[in-house]
Formats: sequence, C-alpha cells, structure tokens
Amino acid sequence: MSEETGGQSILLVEDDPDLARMVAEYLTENGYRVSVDSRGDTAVNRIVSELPEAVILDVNLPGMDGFSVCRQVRDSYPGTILMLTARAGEMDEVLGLECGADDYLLKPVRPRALLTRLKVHLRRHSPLEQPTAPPLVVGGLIVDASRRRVELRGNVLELTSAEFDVLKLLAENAGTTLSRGEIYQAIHGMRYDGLDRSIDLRISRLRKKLGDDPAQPTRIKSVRGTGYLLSVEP
Amino acid sequence: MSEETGGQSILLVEDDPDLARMVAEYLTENGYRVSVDSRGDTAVNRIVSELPEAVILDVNLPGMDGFSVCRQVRDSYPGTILMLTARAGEMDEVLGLECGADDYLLKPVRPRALLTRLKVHLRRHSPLEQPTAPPLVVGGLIVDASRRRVELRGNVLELTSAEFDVLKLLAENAGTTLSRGEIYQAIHGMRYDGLDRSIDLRISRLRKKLGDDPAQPTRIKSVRGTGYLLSVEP
DNA sequence: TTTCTTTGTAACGATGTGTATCAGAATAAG
DNA sequence: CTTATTCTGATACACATCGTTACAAAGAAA
Repeated sequence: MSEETGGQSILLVEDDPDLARMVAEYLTENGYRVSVDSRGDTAVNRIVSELPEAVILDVNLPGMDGFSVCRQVRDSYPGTILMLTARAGEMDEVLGLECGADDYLLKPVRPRALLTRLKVHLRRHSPLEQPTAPPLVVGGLIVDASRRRVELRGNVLELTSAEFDVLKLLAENAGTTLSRGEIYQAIHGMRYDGLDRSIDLRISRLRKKLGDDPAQPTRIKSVRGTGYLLSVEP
Repeated sequence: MSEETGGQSILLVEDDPDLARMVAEYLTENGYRVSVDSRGDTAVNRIVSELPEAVILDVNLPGMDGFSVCRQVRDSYPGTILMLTARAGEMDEVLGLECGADDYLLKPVRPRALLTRLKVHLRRHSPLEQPTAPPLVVGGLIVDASRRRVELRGNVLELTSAEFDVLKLLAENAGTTLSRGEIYQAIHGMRYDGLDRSIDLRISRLRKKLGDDPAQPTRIKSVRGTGYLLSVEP
C-alpha cells in the first residue's frame, strides 16, 4: 500500500510549507509518491519532464501563477491537473478561462476531500505509464526484461543480446538447474542437437562480465553433465 | 448556449419531485437537455437506451437503489455518472466510487456546485465525441498519435512521418521486442523480405533525434537477430 | 520548372555470435 | 593410483548482423 516506488506520482505545487507538508504526508500515507515544488515557473519544467500522474496546483504562487502554469503545460501534459483556489470567484476562472485544469478545490484544503477528488480523476484517466513486468531480482542482480537492462550491485552491465537472453532465462529459473537443451529450446525455439557449444560460450562471456571466476563460480554454477544454474545467493 | 436541442443530454434520476424539478430547471437554464426518471429500475433501461451524456443518480430510489443502478449500467454505459448521497459517511464515498460512479455530491443538493461538477466531467470526458486515442507516455516520451506529435522532456521533437510511424509502433509495444518483420508489416502492410535495411535506418535517425547513444542506447534497444525494443523507462 | 526535404538502396566498418579447436578439469575405468 | 574418457572453458577466426555514411530517387514546396 505505502511502498515508496509503487504508487502513482503526484507533483504538488504549493508555496506554503506547512500546507505542502501536510498534504504531501497525507497523500504519501495513502500510497502516492509525492514531490513538492514551491514555485510556478520551476514547476512548469518539472511537470513536462517528470510527467507525474497528477499535478496539484495552487493558484497563488511565486514565479508564475497557477493559471499560467496550467495553460503553459496543458498542451504537452496529458495527466490530471487539480487546482487549489482561495476564493470561490477563482473557480469561475478555472472553469471559464479555459486554462485546462481538470478540477478545482476551494481552500482551506481538506485532505480527505482532496484525496477523493484525486481518486476520481486517476480512476477515470488510466495511468500514464502502462503497468510493466517488474524486474527480476536475484542475489544482487537486477534483470529488467522490459528495459533489457541488467544491474549488478548498482552498476549497469553492458550485455549483448545473446548474453542477456541467457541471463534472463537463468534469472527466471534462479535456483534450479537448466539443461542446455532447455536453454537452447527457450532461446532458439529449436531442439538441441547435443553438440552445440554456443550456450557454453555465452555462459563463459557472461561470467566474465559478472566478474565470476569460472573455476569457483559464485553466481552461474555449472552442473556437470546437465547444464547451468543461477545461484540465488552468491 | 441555452438552445433547447443543442445542449448535452442529462438524465436525472430522483424521486423527490420538488428537488427534481428544481435541479432540472437549473440545468435547463444552463443549456442542458434534462430528462427525469423517478425510479431506479426504469432508469437502468433509459440509461442504456438513451445514452445521455451524464446521469445524475440519487442513492435512495424506489425500484432499485442508486448503487445497484450504477453497477448494472457501468459496463455498457460510457458516460459520466454522478451520484447524490444523503449521508456524509465514508462508506457512501467508497461505495459510490467502487460501483463505478465518476463523482458524488452530498445532499442537500446545491445546484451551482452540481453544475460545476458536471462541467468538470463533461469537459474532460465527453463520450459522444469520437474517442480520440490518448497520448502514449513511455519513459518521459509523449507520443500523441492523434496529433502526430512527439515530446521528450517538454521539448517537441521534429520527426518525419517515417520516423513517427516507427516510434509510435514501438511506443504501443513498449517493453516488448518487435521484429523487423512485425515493424515492416505494420508500416507497409507487406511481408518483410529479410534483406531490407530501411527499418534500421529509421531507427538510426530516431536515435539521433532522441539523443540516444547507439553504442549504449537507453531508449531504443537493439535485439540482435530480432529487432528493436522501446525501453519503458530510460 | 527549381529547390528543399524525405526516404530508401548501396556500401563499408564495427561489433556480435557461433563453429572449430584445444587445454584443462572432473569423472570413470582399470 | 594411474589412465582413459568425457565434459567444460576459452581462444581464434569466420561469418552475420547492425550502425552509418553517401548518394540517388521521389515527393513536396516555392
């Protein structure tokens, strides 16, 4: 529910530090990832570059007022914009001036109501980023299939396609031995003829990049007569 | 603004005749075409057959309660559902949203607030307009097919149509590898002869404009022997 | 038309990957 | 314990694949 990285991202643009902190805390407790900006002009850049799922935008801001921020990003920002207006009269501007906000709330801000409005809009507008398969984490290794990226203790490894394919397969079956036949079948979609040594070669090259000593491997272990195994705990 | 036939159609489901008349009058004055139903069970039929732009739905209704009505039509009704709840309890809010309503209002009904909420939803979500495909957002990249426009961290990229076609296809399948055959087929509608290098060239030009280093690309990854993949988060 | 832009083909260099091969390790046989 | 056999790791090299430049064809704009 409240894991740091899992929730949808919200950018809160508010110059009152107390109010900002209160709202940020409340939203964080409810599973969102909240970042705060206190200025309108800087918020414009952050909105278009960070592309949060929703923006909560105060009207009165240093640098640039909320309406201008809204107008400026509306064309290039597909997410939800929620405005906080101090006076009831400003609400007409939100609706009438075509600044492009999706909703507004009257101050004083009531966190419960804000959360409800947020939910309403985030539910209607499907999340910007479509959910993606989570990366595999096995013994200090992060194998991210949807990015084709591998990390080892924080360092990105530059693997070739062939190397990645084998490592991904091993990671998916970490802790169990895969025969050359299984590996070959999964990668080439063909039956293994029993003579091919290309799998061994890929493993060899992988070990080199993983910094794994082939004589005493801690990560990719050889199972003589069978195949290979990715150790879950190196 | 307030011509009788031009406005958007609203179905008001409310059994209190006085309240119904007041709300209907107010909305009519503001340019909507309002019809009223006083029973939940009959409202279900009218919603799915008349397909109004929005439904305003009381919770306490003869025939069938508002939540049930909402649940029953939600799958087949694409428009906005706005619920009127008598009690301020959280349960109503949660229930209202769980059953698929887009918004709720607490009684007593204040016509001005109701109108504002209506406008908010009808602006963003007008079901009778042709549904325009929402822009794809993938890893800081906005690919807007309806405008043939691409943005990267707030900067509009000037892509040629050939480049855009490939990027759009990759964005639609972000995180999965597309073979040259699939790309070629999707773009030209023809079978890939296996020799053509034009896809590679488009990728090369795209990478240059995306600022992606071809030796170590973070956005468009090559999958040797297969094709390309757009990374979900660079 | 001319001029500019876009797009694909050809070609070349750089890199990735598998086969052949051999050396060394693990296991089995004697 | 020694030897034979099998299996694995790794080097070298051949070949495939990919990125890119140059150029030409094909449109589009003027």
